[in-house]
Amino acid sequence: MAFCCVAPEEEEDGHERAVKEVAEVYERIKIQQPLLLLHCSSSRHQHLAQTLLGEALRALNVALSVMTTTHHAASPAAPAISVVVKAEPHHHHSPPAGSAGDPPAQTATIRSGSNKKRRRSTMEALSSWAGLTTVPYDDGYEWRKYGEKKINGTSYTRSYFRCTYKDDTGCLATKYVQQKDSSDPPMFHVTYNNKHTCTNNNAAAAAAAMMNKDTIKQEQPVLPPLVEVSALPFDDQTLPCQQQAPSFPITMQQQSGGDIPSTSSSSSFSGGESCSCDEFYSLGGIHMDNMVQRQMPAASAAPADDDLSFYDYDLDLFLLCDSFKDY
DNA sequence: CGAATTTGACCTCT
DNA sequence: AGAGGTCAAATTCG
Repeated sequence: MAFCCVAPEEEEDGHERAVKEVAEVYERIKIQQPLLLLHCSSSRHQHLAQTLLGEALRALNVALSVMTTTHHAASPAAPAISVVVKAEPHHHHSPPAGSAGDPPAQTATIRSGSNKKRRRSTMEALSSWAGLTTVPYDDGYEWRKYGEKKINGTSYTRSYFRCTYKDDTGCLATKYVQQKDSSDPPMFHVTYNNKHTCTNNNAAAAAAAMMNKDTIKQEQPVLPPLVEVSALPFDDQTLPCQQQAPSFPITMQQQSGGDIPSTSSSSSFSGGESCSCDEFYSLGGIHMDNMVQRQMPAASAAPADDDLSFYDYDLDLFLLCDSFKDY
């Protein structure tokens, strides 16, 4: 993805083409990822494939973010790509500082005497991410809706989701989804709080779920939703380097505008042991380098050379295909 | 019938 | 006191 100097109109054109192309590749990888995983003959293969695909998806998402951020800054009306930014949590809404594996201290702390509700304390500082997307539900995790509320100054209700596995695993991940407008497709502001600690990363299951739920039913993949980074209320000056895009996988079938459907989404991007969305949640901000460093050992430790070539071949083939059938 | 969602009440923070 | 977040009973769905 080169940004070169061309005449403004050509640049405009070329840029749009580039964005479109990257978006399409993103879609293809994302959609066909489960199939590739299913074809893996071992968990190691699966792991590597997932790592590579995850890296690719993330890189593409970042690229799109950068492209749209730099290009559309001056043209608000122009479409931009869905991005996610590290949210400097609006006021105090960043959840507790428990990292993965931490006991749900806050839940324990909270109710003195009565089993009553509590509000997140300002002391509690966990990771928080926010972003705009047209497809706020398909983010690789399963969520259960636990509330909905009309928020002051907004035209639409905000929906509250928590990890489906909260009860089983004590996973504290939550997210809020708020529709921003009634455009077509409608834009949603999604805020994630807390890391997933449920690690329900059964890659095969995830892949299978994907096959069943997303891929097959997905008749027409949607291009990454378009968004203006600068529209985010969390105006982080360090962008775009912090746009590591927990990448809402952006292919969920378009919801009809208006209501926020209360669906849970099944795994698509997250899966695997090394590339869950958790990695992207902030914890003060994990940056690309960290990701690469973290994942390289896993990748290099896994398969032998011939295995790698297998993947090279497979992935190439995979990427060249336009559909499952082709593949 | 169990699981998921809805919705009004309740709690905490500002 | 108002706003935002969560709980949990009631309702709906598969």
